[in-house]
Amino acid sequence: MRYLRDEKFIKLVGKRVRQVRLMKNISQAQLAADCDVEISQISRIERGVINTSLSQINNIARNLKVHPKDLLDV
Amino acid sequence: MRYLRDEKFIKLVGKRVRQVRLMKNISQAQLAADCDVEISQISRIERGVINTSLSQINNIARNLKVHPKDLLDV
DNA sequence: TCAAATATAGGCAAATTTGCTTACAAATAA
DNA sequence: TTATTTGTAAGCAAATTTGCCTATATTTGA
Repeated sequence: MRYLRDEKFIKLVGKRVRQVRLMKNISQAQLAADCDVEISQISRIERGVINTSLSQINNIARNLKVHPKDLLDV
Repeated sequence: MRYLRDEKFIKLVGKRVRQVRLMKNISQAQLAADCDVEISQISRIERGVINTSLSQINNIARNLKVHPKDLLDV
């Protein structure tokens, strides 16, 4: 199968998530708790090792108190 | 497992994708061809039945000639 | 009306994400 | 230095997405 994975893009989004999180002075652990997801998942997303979903982006955005589109502003 | 799926959000994004596609006067078949994905996949995304990935959103955005964040402008 | 174009639906296998866990590395603070 | 916090890494099972396919419904145009 030819699964679509845009390495460049998912890495950019990961960096953007991290950037916003740090701007808000929140640890990965805190964000993970707020989002009710595993910290390892936050880590994977920020490092761009996974091609995460719309729902995860929305979940993270909500808990970072930004609009989901702001996390795609890369 | 407690897989995160935000029905409301993915349906909104689906509607937004459709809206942009129709604004550009493109059929699902055309968009699918441009994106090199299955038409059934475009259909599933627009109807909000799947919680698609960042890469898919970027792929679709690129081929609709909009910024990926515009597809999350819901 | 009829044909053609467009969109929806669903099944199956393969690939991936996610939750859960444990372990370790790296940075920070005392 | 030592302890604490923070972040990275990896493996496994379950759930989901995706590609591929076929079939059907719905809309549009002649």
